Amino acid sequence: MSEPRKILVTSALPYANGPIHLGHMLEHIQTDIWVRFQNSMGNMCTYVCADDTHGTAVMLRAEKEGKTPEDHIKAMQEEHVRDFRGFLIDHHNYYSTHSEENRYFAELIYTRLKTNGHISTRTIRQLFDPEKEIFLADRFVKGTCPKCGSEDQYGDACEVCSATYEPNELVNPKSVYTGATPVEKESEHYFFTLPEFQGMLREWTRSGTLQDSVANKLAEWLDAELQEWDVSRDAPYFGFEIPDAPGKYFYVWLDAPIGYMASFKNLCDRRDDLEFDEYWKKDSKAELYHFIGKDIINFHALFWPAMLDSADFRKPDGVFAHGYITVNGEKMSKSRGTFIMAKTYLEHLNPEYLRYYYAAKLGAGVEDIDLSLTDFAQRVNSDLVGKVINIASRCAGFIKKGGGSLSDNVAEPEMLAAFQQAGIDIAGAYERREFSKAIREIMALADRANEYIQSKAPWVMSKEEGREQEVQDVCSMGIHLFRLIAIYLGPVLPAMSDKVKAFLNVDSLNFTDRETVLTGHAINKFKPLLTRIEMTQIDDLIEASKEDAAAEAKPGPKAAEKKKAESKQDKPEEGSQEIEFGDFAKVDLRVARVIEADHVEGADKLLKLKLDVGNGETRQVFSGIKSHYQPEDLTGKNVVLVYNLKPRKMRFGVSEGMVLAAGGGDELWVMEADSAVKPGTKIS
RNA sequence: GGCUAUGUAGCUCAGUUGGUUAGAGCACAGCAUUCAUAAUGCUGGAGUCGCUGGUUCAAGUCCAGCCAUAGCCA
Repeated sequence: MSEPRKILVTSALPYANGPIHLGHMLEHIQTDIWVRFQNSMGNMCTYVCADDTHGTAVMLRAEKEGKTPEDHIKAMQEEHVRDFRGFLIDHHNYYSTHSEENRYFAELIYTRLKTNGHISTRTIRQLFDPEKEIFLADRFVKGTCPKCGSEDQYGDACEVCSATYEPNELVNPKSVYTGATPVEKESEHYFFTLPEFQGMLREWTRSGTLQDSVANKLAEWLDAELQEWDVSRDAPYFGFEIPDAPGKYFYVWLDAPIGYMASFKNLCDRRDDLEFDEYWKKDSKAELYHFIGKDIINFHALFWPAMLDSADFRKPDGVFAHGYITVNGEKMSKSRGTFIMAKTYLEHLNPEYLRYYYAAKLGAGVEDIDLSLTDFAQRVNSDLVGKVINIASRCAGFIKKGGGSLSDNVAEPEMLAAFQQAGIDIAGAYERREFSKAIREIMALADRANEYIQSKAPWVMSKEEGREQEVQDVCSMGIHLFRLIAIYLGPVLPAMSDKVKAFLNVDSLNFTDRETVLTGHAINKFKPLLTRIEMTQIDDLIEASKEDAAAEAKPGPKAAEKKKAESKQDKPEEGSQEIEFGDFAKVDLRVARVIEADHVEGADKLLKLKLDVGNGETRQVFSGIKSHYQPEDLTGKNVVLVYNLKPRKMRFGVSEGMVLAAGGGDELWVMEADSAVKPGTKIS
């Protein structure tokens, strides 16, 4: 056997601003399976992670909760650790970016960058909240889009027309903290001179470190011009102050990946068999891999290797991006109850179900993974309970009757050899992170094992005199096959693996054990290894998730500086929050009569309506109902208009109000008022 | 708008460098079996491989355009 590989693996650091949900779990389950597989193969694979604790969002969250940031991140970390443990994620260390080790490495790396001339400074003008005395990141300013006139848009891009711009270009900008009108203020910022690494990055991104599609994607930037990266933020900021730069702090994304080093260093200090330099020095022979979500590729495949390069550390051998989780084919949604927290899941279902299902669907690519809940239940039940566990379950009784020990004979040596041989392909699939392929092959083995037992029908033989040994041989063979399948599933199902060890009376079920055969070996009584999923459990989980979402009061601005890390999946979707009567009373609803309705040139979804709103006044309203209504269907109808909605400039003209409709998606009905009602009548 | 992906049976997905009648699991139907957590085995129906063109003796696979979906644009 070749020399064991020394491998260091990380999952992206969860942000200390919210709970772990099933999206996070995809990444940690993927990483954990890979790490367990490596160790099962006899390699020395270390897995570290940490909470990402810095930044404005954490600072404000703590402030809102009336805590210090330190107290807040400590509580968060405890929660995160508990959730990961619940899902059997075996981080060898789970640390924090708010640690002395991380401060040390952040300062060290920064100092080296600076010494190498890779830090430049220049003064930038930025919006500033004069009430709260804080600089405003793009997402903390809202106003009217300068391109299309849409209201209430973030400072970096318009969600309506997709224009991108600078926050100071917004019309009528407001701070999301205080509502104050921001002022422009100058500040000196520190920049990392990324363009100097263009050549290195071009080569590095194409050297097998990244998935092809990711490398293609990055080529967009690398073939164009890279920009310098702003790595400083002004006080007040929760983070590390930049050496020799009072009032300036490292941007959270500078010290976040350094957290991988800090966590590993912290572990090395407690372990005799791990040495930091062996893994991080420039010419390290150890392997380093980062598992991340596809949303944070830039940070890990551009900024991070460039920083490491300048600071004279080794670069990663691989950055592996995965896609997002959808539930029942759609984005996780709070109101639908599919925004599922790790904690809530664990209160209803066994973590290994999810580990198995994710594994069964994960490939090496960046495609999104759909958690289809009915498929989930069916697949887990039929694969794990119906096929795999059934093999042991149907053989164990006969073995017990025969004395409790496996036969000295191997009934089907060729079949056994084929099962052992299959381990090579399966290992290859795990290694390449093609877990779904590994699972397919394992399930094919389980099918073959069941076919074998079926064809031999030991229950028939057991009724015939003198065939006792044959029964033992066949059922022992079944157990041998089961054991191999359990070995192959071990990285995915560690808790079940432990139960199988107890059943088979063995100490280990590693890939390296697959050549041995338990002939003549005494085994223990079979106990159920896993129970089936009931659909009611899933229904309960969805219900509980809806309650979670409702309980989570969401006043105040959504802290969003870490939007890249938290991204869409964390975006609150309004459920049905209670409102005061006063809130409702603000909406002026009136009956309006459609005078004209027309198609809009160039618009896929819109119809242009001319409405009589009483007192001789008419309004022009654009309504996204083209897919369900023809203009002639609407003319002459009385509809419900939001009379006091702010006019909104759209590409095709100004829309002065909004027509109410029920439904959405496949079904949509415009709300109509009785034809007897006069246009302009108020609705209350 | 530009870019990166995805689109194959009711559902979830495989389909290697283009090569015979396009596969699996689940679900469904029938039969067998009853050792097993009603698990298992056998048989079967089911697909215009998003659409339209093109290259080729041959296209799910290559090329172009279009449509839909998702994401990215620091």
